[in-house]
Amino acid sequence: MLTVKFIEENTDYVIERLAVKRFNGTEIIGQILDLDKKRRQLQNRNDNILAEMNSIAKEIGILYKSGKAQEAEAAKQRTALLKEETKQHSAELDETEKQVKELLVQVPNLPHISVPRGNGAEDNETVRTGGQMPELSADAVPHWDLAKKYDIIDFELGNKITGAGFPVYKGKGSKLQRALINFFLDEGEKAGYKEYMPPLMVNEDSGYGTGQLPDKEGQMYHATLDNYYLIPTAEVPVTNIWRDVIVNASEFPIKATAYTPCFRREAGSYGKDVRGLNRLHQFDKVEIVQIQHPSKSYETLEEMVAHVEGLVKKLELPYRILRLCGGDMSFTSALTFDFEVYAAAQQRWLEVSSVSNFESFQANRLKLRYRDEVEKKTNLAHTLNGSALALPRIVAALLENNQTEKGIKIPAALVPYTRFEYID
RNA sequence: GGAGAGAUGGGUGAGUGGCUGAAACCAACAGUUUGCUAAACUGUCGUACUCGAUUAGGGUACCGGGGGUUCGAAUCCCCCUCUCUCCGCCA
Repeated sequence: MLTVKFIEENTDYVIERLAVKRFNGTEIIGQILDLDKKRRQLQNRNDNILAEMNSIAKEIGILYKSGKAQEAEAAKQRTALLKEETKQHSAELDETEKQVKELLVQVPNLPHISVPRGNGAEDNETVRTGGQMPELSADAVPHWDLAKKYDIIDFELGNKITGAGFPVYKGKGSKLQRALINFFLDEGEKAGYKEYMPPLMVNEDSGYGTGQLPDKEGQMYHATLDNYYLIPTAEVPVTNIWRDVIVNASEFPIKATAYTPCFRREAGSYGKDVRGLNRLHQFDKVEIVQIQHPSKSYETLEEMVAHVEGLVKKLELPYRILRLCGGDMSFTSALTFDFEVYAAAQQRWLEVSSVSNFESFQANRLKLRYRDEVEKKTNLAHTLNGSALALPRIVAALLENNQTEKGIKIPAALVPYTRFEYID
């Protein structure tokens, strides 16, 4: 959520940057500014009445104490009118505040100056590519066939127990999951991230804090009896650790990592996108989160991209890094780099990580502030996060790219974790 | 799930209708003093909105959350959430 103050001071700039995200802000920004002006006037008027009431109430107390009951009664009469008036004004003020907020949450974050214009995925900018494209034999097969061949992931069994998109990992398939999780967490720890193990269900406040509510409510599983939501990513519980918190600037950067399963309803997905491990309702992911001083958040973004790049390199996967264009960026992000790995049998690039700087957009909702050591004022912090990494598509690429006659070859960096070199 | 007790500022904790935005102590910050450290002393020390010149200085709201009673509520009443104790159930 942008702040009204920022919009007011940079109106033209805001409208111009929103256009890069293909969002026409002219009308809504005007409405916000008008309503906020009205809000200020209402508050001013109401505060004055409240101040008068407070002072009369004080007088009445003194009058009673000094035995002037009649004068006190007279003063009471005066407040009756004021009370009626303030009731109306308060209601109007609340309503106006609500309207401002309703409009404000509809405005996306401003894209960073480096974000290319564009409409969709085809306009994303490839920053760099790395890794070796594998050369597969003619009889190479996609990962869903390999999963069956080696009996390591059972999609049908998942269908029976739960439903589509909830696979059962078996034997070495299951051990591979554990190995990847531990590998990712260890790498995160080496890079200075503190490990957290958060709840997998969150309350409504947390959903609002990171912006899943109210917009993406339909994407989360909702336990209605207790009004809890299954997390779609560890970003939600981890970032909400700092909801309503004022940190000291000296604590920056705050670095957190967490492994959690993630639950997504993925309403509206279909076709080859959801085949095998390509898109699941439950999957495992290690997330990294940083909270940083606004002046340093872009350095931090680079650092996080480098961290994720290190992971895919160690896994020896062919990858590319994309700078998302305005049209393909998420609502909340100011700058996003996507990581894709190449799954050679499907001959498709699969997104495995998305690393973003949200600047103060998320922090404003979370009320996550820091105290400036010089000015002693509170300011909104910057938040960043990224997947490091999401498992299923990594597994898909590993299976497809590393298929050999001897079985699936495990990359060297992972062998200490799997304690086997081949899935056979 | 049942019964009872409770929720106050960064922490401990006082406060049962006006003199309380909130005592006291601790922590933190700034300064004074001692050769350094330590100690002592002095001062500062919640958040948000708002008026004002992004000054000085005012105003309003907030004592778990929401509503009510009253001229006036941290204090009284109702609902909700959470914590603790006992009972029940249980990995």
